[in-house]
Amino acid sequence: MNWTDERVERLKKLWSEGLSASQIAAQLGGVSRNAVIGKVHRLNLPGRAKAGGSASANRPASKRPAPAAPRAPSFAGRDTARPAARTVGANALKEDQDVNVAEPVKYTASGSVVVPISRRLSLTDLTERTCKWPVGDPLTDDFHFCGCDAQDASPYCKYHAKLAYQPVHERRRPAARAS
DNA sequence: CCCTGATTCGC
DNA sequence: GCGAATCAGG
Repeated sequence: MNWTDERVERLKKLWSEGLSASQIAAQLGGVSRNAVIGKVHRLNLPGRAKAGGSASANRPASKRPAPAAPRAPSFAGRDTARPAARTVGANALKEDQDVNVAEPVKYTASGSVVVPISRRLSLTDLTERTCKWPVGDPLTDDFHFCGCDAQDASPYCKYHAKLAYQPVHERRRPAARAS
């Protein structure tokens, strides 16, 4: 997978929207979060001043990592047969019969879900099981919804559920205590 | 453990 | 230029 202008633009946009590198990698597909971070730096995009971990800007050079470590072979350009991530086809999604599945969900070798790839659904394509997190500027025709598998009892997917405050329609009052 | 971004350096 | 390996941290 190479960095086409279109992909770079998408990267810039998502980064400026504050998405994490791994989320952006998921959206773009075919790249790791490291690749995204590396690209961000190469583009001289503003880093996350404070977010996440960082603060290692002053890391002493004497403690450099990676003397010369074995590397996984480069899989640039190919979505298939990546070692760390196998793709699971429509089986993983078969419950979502109302959803047009654009891309498969990815799993790590250990089987845990790593990447909810946005299905870029429009409003009318949302179902009870799709993530309703809005993406992009609503005033542009690029606006869409995440559309990933929603978490149980959540209108959002794994990632976006973390970002979302509890939606009003999901809030529950303390509920008269049964006792 | 999970995750985040930052950095280095072989390719 | 690319990105895995690694680091540093929440």
